[in-house]
Amino acid sequence: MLDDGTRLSGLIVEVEAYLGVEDRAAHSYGGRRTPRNEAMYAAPGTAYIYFTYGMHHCANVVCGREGEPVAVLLRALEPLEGVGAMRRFREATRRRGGLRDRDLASGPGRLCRALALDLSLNGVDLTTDPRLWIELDRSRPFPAGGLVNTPRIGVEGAGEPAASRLLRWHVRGNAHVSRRRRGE
DNA sequence: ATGACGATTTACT
DNA sequence: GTAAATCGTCATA
Repeated sequence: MLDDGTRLSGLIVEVEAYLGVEDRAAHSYGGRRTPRNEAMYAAPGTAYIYFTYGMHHCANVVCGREGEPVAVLLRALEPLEGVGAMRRFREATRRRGGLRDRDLASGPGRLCRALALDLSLNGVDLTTDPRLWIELDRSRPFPAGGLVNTPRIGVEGAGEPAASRLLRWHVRGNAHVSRRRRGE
């Protein structure tokens, strides 16, 4: 929700899990606890948003018990409400235009840009904050094709076995999933 | 104080 | 396909 009351929403179509102190690909690996990743140790339902590569934000939902740094990275949305506003946020950082709907939030950095998520929302309670929340839409049927389960993206540097663990899920056949790999 | 690097994206060859 | 963009964070000294 923007300050002016505009609703920006979408169906979550791609996520990855980062599992606590033993997951070498996670910011919390080895019990690392710093000002940046402090939100990972907060109560479940907390937003963990961080800045990376000098220009992008990534948004997570904390899922572990308080003190247990488990989080789910939101990697892609199928835009539903506020598509025009999302497009404006996204185009503000590109030279060339021509953005298709499927490119608005098809990646963790793109998703944050489309929803205007930044560090000001790091650590907020997703169950009470009026600006950012998650809903279960019971009127929407579960995707007919189900989910696809694969290794996570961009964690090759973490080495094995972390890099090969099947901790990424996306809606099968959904056009709004980030696509860097062939055959998905 | 310094330096290497990142849960990425974009543009260019 | 490859490389640039771009800077806060964290480990090392």
